[in-house]
Amino acid sequence: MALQNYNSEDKVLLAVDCIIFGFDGKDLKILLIKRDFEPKRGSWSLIGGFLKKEENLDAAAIRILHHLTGLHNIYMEQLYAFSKVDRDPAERTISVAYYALIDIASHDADLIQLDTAQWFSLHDAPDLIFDHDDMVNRALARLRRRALSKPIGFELLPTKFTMRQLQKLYEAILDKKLDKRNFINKFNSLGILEKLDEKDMTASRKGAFLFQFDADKYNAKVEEGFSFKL
Amino acid sequence: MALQNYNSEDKVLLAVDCIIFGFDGKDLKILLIKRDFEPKRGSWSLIGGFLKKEENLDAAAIRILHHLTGLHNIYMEQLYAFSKVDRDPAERTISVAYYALIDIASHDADLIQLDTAQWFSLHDAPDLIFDHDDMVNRALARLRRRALSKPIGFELLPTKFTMRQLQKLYEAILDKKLDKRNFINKFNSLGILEKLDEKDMTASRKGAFLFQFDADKYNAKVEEGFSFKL
DNA sequence: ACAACAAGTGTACAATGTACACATTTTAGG
DNA sequence: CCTAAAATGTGTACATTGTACACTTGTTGT
Repeated sequence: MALQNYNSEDKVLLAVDCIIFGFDGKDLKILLIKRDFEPKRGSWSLIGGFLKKEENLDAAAIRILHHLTGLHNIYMEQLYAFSKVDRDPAERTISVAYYALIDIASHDADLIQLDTAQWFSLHDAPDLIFDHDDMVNRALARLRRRALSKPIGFELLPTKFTMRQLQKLYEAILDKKLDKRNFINKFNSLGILEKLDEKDMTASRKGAFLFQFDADKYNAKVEEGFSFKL
Repeated sequence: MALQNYNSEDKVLLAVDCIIFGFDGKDLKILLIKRDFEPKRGSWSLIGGFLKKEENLDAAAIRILHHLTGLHNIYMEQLYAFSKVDRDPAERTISVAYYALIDIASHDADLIQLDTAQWFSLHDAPDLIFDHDDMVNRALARLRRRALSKPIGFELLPTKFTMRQLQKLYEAILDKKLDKRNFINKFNSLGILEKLDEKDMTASRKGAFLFQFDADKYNAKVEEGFSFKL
């Protein structure tokens, strides 16, 4: 902003890379692709692309995610701009990272077709190219904080879920065991879940009641000054 | 990342804009400059500049802050990348915002020389160009959260400060009155302040003891799993 | 010496967090 | 048909933390 004209300033490539988190009922996972082009052909990386002049970053992130995975209507949030000078050996590139949350089961159909993409548990994911490991670590830290202060966990679950699944999700995100009774009591006291009459019969003989997140009730409470704190 | 060569991709100008917060013992302020060039000559804006190819964003933010204000060794943190397509009418520009925290009194000498820059209380700051008001709002939200979870408030105070000053600072950041006894009790229970033998005699006849932030003690406690929560 | 002024200090109660164990429901299999 | 197996579902006592609240202390200018 300091100069009278912008012509003398450097222009750079602006990449968008996406950390896609998924949950399969047990583990927190990330979606990676195997690069079939140079540099670093054959290495694993996040999915990414470049910003076009006529779109903003959110739109670029949505476009890139959709183009490479077929996924629509996915929760995404801007994470951080990574700018180490030599981060991409091919050319000076700044990358703005976004993270996305999806329920793996609900999107299986879209994702099966991807033969270059693969889910990895966070524990046994391969090393990634460039600074992509930094991106994943920062995304994970953000996810952990957000999961405690915003009701974004539901993005990783089917619309209807059992309390057990919800608890397993939080255990996976926070990487620690939680107490069943305390977890359920706390969540119920928030008053943003609707208990359905349906039961999930797949995991036990007794069956477990299904719940769903009530976004209307949540928004109404937020209006009144409520804030989600787990 | 999806293409074999990068040549066909758009390049853009990457700006860095700085939200500079200061505290004068009473109000939380931001430092603004009056633009003396087009577009929007005469309007108030954040200080900013453009990323150069051979530096990363942190370095650019430091350089820009120093170049326009003379300030050194200032706490800065990357905030967010703003990318609305028409945000800068002159040219397609993405801006990565940083926010900085400084103690106004300690840096008076550096800042007096700036005749185009001026401190404004958040309450009566003018409208800013482009999306700079969005930037300030987002920075303020970040500052509020950070002030409760990291000991960054000290960046806005002199090295030695009274409990009263510290409380006033938090009241300014959070924009609400706090209870004196509860505030002091809570802060002392953190065990990261050192009480000095000196008193500040400027604000009362009795005088108020000075304290300073003990970064070593803080870091040691963090190692042991402590985390600052106000 | 006393009035004025900010500094400094503790307690009772409420709200929240945490640890913890057993009864219930259903069906697969003998 | 009866029983065993497996996961669901539920409450309480205690500890910790948060919150509301008022008076005494120390100093100096008049």
